Amino acid sequence: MYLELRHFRTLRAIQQAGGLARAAEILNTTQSALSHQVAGLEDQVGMELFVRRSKPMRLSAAGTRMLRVAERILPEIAALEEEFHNLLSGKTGRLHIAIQCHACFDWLFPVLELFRHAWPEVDVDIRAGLAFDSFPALLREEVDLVISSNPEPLAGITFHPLFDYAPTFIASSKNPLAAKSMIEAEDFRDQVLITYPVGRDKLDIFTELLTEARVEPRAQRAVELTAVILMLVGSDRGVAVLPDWVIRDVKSHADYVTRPLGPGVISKRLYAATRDEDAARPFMAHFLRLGRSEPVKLQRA
Amino acid sequence: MYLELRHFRTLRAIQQAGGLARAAEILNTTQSALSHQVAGLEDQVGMELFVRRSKPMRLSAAGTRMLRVAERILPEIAALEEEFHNLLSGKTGRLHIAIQCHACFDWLFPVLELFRHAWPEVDVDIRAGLAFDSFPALLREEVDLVISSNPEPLAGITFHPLFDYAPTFIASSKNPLAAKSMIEAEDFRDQVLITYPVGRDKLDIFTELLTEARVEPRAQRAVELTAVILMLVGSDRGVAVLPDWVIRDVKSHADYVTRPLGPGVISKRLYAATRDEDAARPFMAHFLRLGRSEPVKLQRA
DNA sequence: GGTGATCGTGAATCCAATTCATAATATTCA
DNA sequence: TGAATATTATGAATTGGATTCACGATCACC
Repeated sequence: MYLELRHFRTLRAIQQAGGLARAAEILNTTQSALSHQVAGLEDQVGMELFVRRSKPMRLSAAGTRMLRVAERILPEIAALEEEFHNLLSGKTGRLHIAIQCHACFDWLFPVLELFRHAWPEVDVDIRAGLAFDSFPALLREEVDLVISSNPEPLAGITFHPLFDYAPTFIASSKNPLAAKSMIEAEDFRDQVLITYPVGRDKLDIFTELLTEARVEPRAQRAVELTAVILMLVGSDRGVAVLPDWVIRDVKSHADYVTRPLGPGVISKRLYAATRDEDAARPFMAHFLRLGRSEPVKLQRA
Repeated sequence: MYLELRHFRTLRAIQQAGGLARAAEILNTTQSALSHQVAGLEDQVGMELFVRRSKPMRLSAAGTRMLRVAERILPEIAALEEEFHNLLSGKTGRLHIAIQCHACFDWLFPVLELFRHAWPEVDVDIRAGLAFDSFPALLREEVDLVISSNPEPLAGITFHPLFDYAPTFIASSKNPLAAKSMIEAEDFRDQVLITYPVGRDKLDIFTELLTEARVEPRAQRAVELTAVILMLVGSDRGVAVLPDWVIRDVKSHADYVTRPLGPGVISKRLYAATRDEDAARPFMAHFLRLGRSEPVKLQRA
């Protein structure tokens, strides 16, 4: 039995129009076509779907059942088409974000909060997929945007600069390093370094300082949550390097000291990576705009 | 945008199989066909439904949405096909009953109660459609069975005898007619006759007695419910003629008298009318069997 | 019992989907 | 890296099912 949407559409049209001829007009076809089609359909299912004893033909019991299905299914199709139209016109879409930098939650949430209101139809999600390779996932459309501070020249991917930040050293005020006004690579040699559980190539402290200087900290400890890192640092179980926007919350706290890294001004730039073709989509452009301006505002607040 | 079920099936198959070639096997077609089909579909919707950067092609965001619809719709289609199979094999069906005789509720309910258990998949309903013409409705498949005591030779309709009953006179024991042992047509001339609100051609008392004798009762009052008729009769507001199975309940009651009609034994036969082709269907045959045996048992009980 | 509306039929036609053969491209593994 | 394998794309030819056209049959309604 090979049912097709055509059959359901015809059924509904005949029901609505109350006859083949009028149904044919609705469907932009001929009465004969429908007659043939219905006959074929009835062959398929092996039953009469219509009663022909009275002249404007009416649905039979079986036909009524099929109509019921038609009236459940066809609106779904219509909704899907509507959705596609919206996708094309840019009203709706999907914004699944992968963040390489764990701490980005801090500014991403407020940004998404704003975004949601402007684009309620867009399906927003954050995938903290630190485990998987973000850029291939981006190309495969598993995600639609990657927050990263390590732009790589990749075909099909565009990197949009968001804002700059300074990876900043933070330690307990009891830590000996609190005495220094600037922290250098060598200072980490006898420290326990607390980081997010990601590869060293994605940790600022390594890419910007330690790797080049070939300095290995006494120990490295991987911790998921920013709040936990701060807690551990506060009780001098280790030191950490975090973006300045995270530091802001504890800067004035007596338990902590924060120090710039050096020598030289170390500054990093955060990027949002999208597929080339997506960058122009209205909601995406809007998100990028928010991603540039809002975090800066937050920083000042 | 002209979506067809084919497209949804293809989408699902590709997703399940994880590739065109394997999907083609599932669908009993060729890889090329699917490639063309997908290309055509993407033209239709104006978007890529798949991402081809990696080789086993994956669904895009839009494709995922369409798949979601596919997975809601296709099971519905499958269920419908299943339902049709059951209809064909006779496991399921519809039994919408129209009753011309109002009093039939009395025996019909117990019968339907039994029937329900044997055929839980059959959609049972009673349409007390005294208003509409039952036999045309039967032919139009608005109902599937008509309970009637007036068989007419109609093309396409078969009348199955159920059981015999005697239209019986009932009156208050205070009524003068209580003195008579048999009630004749002339006796109604100065009586108020209480009947169901249907045409005289469907009322036994007229078809069997009064019409032929050209006797008009003093007045006729139409009442819907059997219980109300009995109540009115009990307080001598009128007399009635009801099937014996209704009478049974009040026969031994002191307020009422019941008398046979005459002269001669007046007996009627109740029929179940079905469309010719339906009579052979298993559940219908079962219902007819129950309709013949059960009321007789009830009568004796 | 005409008259108009409605549905069915069969042959011809058309179009869209499939097939076949092959190219293009990606993936894997030595 | 290069050969082998797997996967998708393409284009022309073919097929087959759906539609059209023209007509006949039937029903409904004055």
